[in-house]
Amino acid sequence: MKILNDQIYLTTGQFAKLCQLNKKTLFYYDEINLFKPCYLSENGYRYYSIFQLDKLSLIISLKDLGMSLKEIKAYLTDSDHLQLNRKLKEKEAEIDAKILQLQSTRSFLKKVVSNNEAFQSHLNQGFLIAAQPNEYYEIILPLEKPSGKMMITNYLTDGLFTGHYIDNHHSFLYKKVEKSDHCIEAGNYLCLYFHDSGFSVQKHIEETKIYAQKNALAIEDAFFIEANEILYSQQNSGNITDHYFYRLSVRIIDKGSR
Amino acid sequence: MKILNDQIYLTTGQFAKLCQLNKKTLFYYDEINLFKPCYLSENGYRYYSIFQLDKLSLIISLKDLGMSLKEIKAYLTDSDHLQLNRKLKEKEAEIDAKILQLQSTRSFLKKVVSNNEAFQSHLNQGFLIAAQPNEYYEIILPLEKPSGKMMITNYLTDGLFTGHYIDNHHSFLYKKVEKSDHCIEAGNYLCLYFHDSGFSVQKHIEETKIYAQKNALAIEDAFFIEANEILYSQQNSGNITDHYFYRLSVRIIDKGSR
DNA sequence: TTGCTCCTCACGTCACGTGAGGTGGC
DNA sequence: TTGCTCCTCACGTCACGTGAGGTGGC
Repeated sequence: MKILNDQIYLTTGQFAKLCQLNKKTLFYYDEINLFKPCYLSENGYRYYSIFQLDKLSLIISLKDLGMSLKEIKAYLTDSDHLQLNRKLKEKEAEIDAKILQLQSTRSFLKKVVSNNEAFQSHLNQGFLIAAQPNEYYEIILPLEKPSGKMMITNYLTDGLFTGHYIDNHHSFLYKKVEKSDHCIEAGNYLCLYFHDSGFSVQKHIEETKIYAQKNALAIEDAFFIEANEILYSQQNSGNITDHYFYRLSVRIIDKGSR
Repeated sequence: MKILNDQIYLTTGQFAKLCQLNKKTLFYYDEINLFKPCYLSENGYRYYSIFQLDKLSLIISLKDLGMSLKEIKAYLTDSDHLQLNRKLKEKEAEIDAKILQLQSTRSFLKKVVSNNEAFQSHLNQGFLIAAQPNEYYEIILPLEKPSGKMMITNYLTDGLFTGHYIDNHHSFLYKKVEKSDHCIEAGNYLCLYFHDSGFSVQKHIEETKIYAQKNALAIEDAFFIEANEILYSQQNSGNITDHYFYRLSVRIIDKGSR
C-alpha cells in the first residue's frame, strides 16, 4: 500500500486479494491492455486505485455472462458513450434469458434424478403396474423414411428424454416436451425395466403381450421404449456400446370404459 | 444415417448438428473418454444413437454450470449410483445461487448505466442541486491508519461503487451497500461533476464552500467524492492514468429544520 | 538480515477450433 | 464421376496458471 497525493494505491497482490482474483489474471489483463494499473512506479511496480474497482467489476460481470475479453475491450473502448449504455441495457435482457435457461436446467436435473431413481429401483424386477400422468411428445425421426429431414434443431437446450414408439402400424422416435398435440395418455401402465441391446426390443414386446394375456390385462398396442444411458454408461465407463437400460411401457385399457 | 438392427445411428456430423455442437467437440469428448459414440464401424466412422442425447445433455448442462470436463467425467463414472443422484440434487441448490448472482449482476449493470448517464449529462456543467434518497455505505479503508487491515474481502461480487468521504475530522474510503448503519442521508445535495486528478480534490472542496457561501446555501461539512473510471478510461483507452471523472457532493442543510 | 512481495520469462493447461491432406460412401 | 463427408495429425487460440530465477522494500 502506498499513499501519494492523498490517494491510496494498492499493489497487484493486494488488489488481487481485494477482488478475489489471481494475481496472474491482473498481469494478463494488463498485458492485453484490458485493465491497467492507474500508476506504474519507476521500479516497475503496478499500483491500483480503489476507484478502479467498478471497472474491473464490470469486466468480470461481462466475462461471466460469456463475453470474450476481446469483445469486452471493444465495448469499453468504444468512443461512443451512448452505445456503451445501450449495449449494457441489452445485456440486461440477456440475463433474463439466462435465468430462464438456468431454471430449465434445474428442472432437467430434477427429471434426470427421478428417472435414475426409477431405473435403480425397478431394473430386472419383472413387470410392474404404475400410474402415469399425461405426457407430451414430438416426433423427431420417423423410422419409415430414414432419408427424411430431421425435425429438431436444438435438442440440447430444448427437449428432454427421447423414446421409441412402436405399434402395429408405426415406429418412430420421439422426444418428450412440455406441451404438444401428441399425448401419452394418463393411466395405468404395464412397465418392464430391462437391460439389453436395442436389437431385442421386439422380443420384450412379445413377452409383454403374453404376460398381459396370462394376467387378464387388456393393453393397447402402442409401446413406448425409453432408455437410460446415464446410469448404464456409469457402470460401463468409457467403452463403446450399443446396449442400454430400457423401460418398456404400454397402457392398460381401463375396464370401466369398455 | 445408418440403420442396424432396427436402431438408428447418426454420424458425427449429423449428431453434432442435432446437438448444435461443433463436430470437433465430439471428437474431443471421444478422445478424453468423456462421451463416446455407441458404435464404431470398421472403417473408423463414429456412430451415435439418439438415446445418447440425454447423457450429452447432462454433460453440457454441467459444463455450463462451470464444472470442468474432468469433474464431469468423475461424476458420471462414479460407481456409486446414489452418489450421482445426491450430487445432482446439490447442483440444483447451486443453480438457485447462480440465479441470485445473475439478478444482482443485472441490478449492477442498471446502476452502471444510470451512473454513466448522470456523468454524461452533468460533467463540466458547473454546480447543480440534486435530490438524493437515503444511501448506505460501509467503510473499507480508513486513511488515517493505512497499515490497518482492509475490511472487505469480496468486493467484486458483493459491493458496488466506491467513494471517498472527507469532513473536518475524518477521511476514509467507503463502498455503497444495500443496507448498513452508515447512511448518506436523503436530501438536496450540491453537486459538482469534474475531471481531474484525485490530487486536487481539496481545491474543489474549497471552491464548493465558496460557491455555497456566495449563494447563501448552508452546507454540511461531509463531502462525498465518487469516481467514474468506466467512462474516463473509455476516452483514454489503455493508458495508465490516475485521473478520473469525479462527482463531489455535499448535503444542503434544510432551512426549515434550523 | 529474514522473509515476504514484486517483477519478467518461458512453458503448461484446458477445451476446444482450424486447416491440411487423404480416404470413402451415395 | 462429383461433391460431400469421414478420418487423423499437427498446430493455433483463449484465458489464464505454474514454476524458475532474480530483485527490492519494511
